[in-house]
Amino acid sequence: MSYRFSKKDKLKSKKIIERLFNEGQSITVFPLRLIYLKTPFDDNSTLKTGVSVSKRLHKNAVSRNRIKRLMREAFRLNKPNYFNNSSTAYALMILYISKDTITFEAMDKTVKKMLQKFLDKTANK
RNA sequence: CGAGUAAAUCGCCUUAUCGAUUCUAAAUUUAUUUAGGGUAGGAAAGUCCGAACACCAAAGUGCGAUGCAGUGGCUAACGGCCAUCCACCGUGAGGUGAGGAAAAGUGCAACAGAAAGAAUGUACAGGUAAUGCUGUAGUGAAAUCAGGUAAACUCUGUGUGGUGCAAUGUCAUGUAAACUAACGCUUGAGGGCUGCACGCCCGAUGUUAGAGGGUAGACAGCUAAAGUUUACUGGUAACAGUAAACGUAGAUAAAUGAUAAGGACUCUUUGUGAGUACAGAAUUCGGCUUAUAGGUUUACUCUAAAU
RNA sequence: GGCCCCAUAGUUCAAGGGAUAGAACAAAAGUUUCCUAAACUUUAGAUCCAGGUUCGAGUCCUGGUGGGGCUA
Repeated sequence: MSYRFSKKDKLKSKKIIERLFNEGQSITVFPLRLIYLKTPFDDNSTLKTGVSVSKRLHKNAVSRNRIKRLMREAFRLNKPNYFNNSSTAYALMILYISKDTITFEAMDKTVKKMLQKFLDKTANK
């Protein structure tokens, strides 16, 4: 798995997203929350990820966009270290649940922490 | 020099590394790789007007509803823009103005006041044959005059059919031309998303309702456009015409980014400091309105001083 | 994205352009009670914001802010 994060690595299907929110499990590492669900995909990819920021917490489109970009970037740079040899398919959704803005440094740290927690939890099963 | 007025314009830059999206070309493979190019604004915002475009089988008439309002022009169109008259504000450069009609009709005017459109009255003065006949005072935002008020109804002129790209068309997936009820088959059930009426059109493998099944995806629409810049000509101007050059985002849980270094500018408690506005395309244009750190340019006005 | 609607005390609602914006519940203080509740008396509290029209705007007009609904 590489540092790339292209169209097919993004979570797009409305159907899966709906199932994800209804049935998925979550891990919270403030100010992020990860929702995940074990599910197969039609195109045989093992991981699809989406990011989201609530319009209620961030009314301004510029700051909303910025947070989403930071989340995507941090996930992109860290994902090879955690998902390199995973065989089961997961759908992930990362939510930002704080009202404040954030720097890339803090985002990077939080994403690392969150993914480690995710690995621990899923490996135990 | 200082204080202003009007208009125009910019609104962080460079390099490196790692990415996103899209177009073109080539290669293999039929979804990837390689190379090259494009990739946020002046408001992309609010959705307040006007259009293009699409559908409503035709898109028609009347009533209703509603927008606009000195005069003339510009424009595809407009509630926009330009010019100009008038009124008000400012010493001035300039600014602001929903600025048609009260002699068609209906309504409204708290408190005060004799009296608010019905009629008449206090004090003083003047005047008459006589009388609120006249003036002043007094009340009030407004006081007798063809009164005021139309961002009250209304009238006049003029414009508007409705719905909006989640429009609309094609394909894929899935099944069910199934089931129940009502109505109806040319003597017409019902429908055509419109406030109402008329007219018109569709209509039998029919329509409506109930209960239920499937999809929530792809492609087209989608970006070359009433286009931008420069020069010349016409016009006071908005703008129009001609010529040349340019070829200018197209995503869909939604790309246009992240990090590092250097520079620029501003503030400053002078330090290896802090900060760099408002803000993110969603069918596309023309406007309006609102938000906006700071900088630059042009024209003009006023005050003081000097000449 | 598009199309609509609403905004008045802490809450739910009133108010033909005209006095000091009204009512109920809630709140606070007091009376009563050994204390609480109930009851009674009293008090405080609001027109989302900024302009305009008007002699005078909660009401009419314009712009903004916030909240809600519909739409394959």
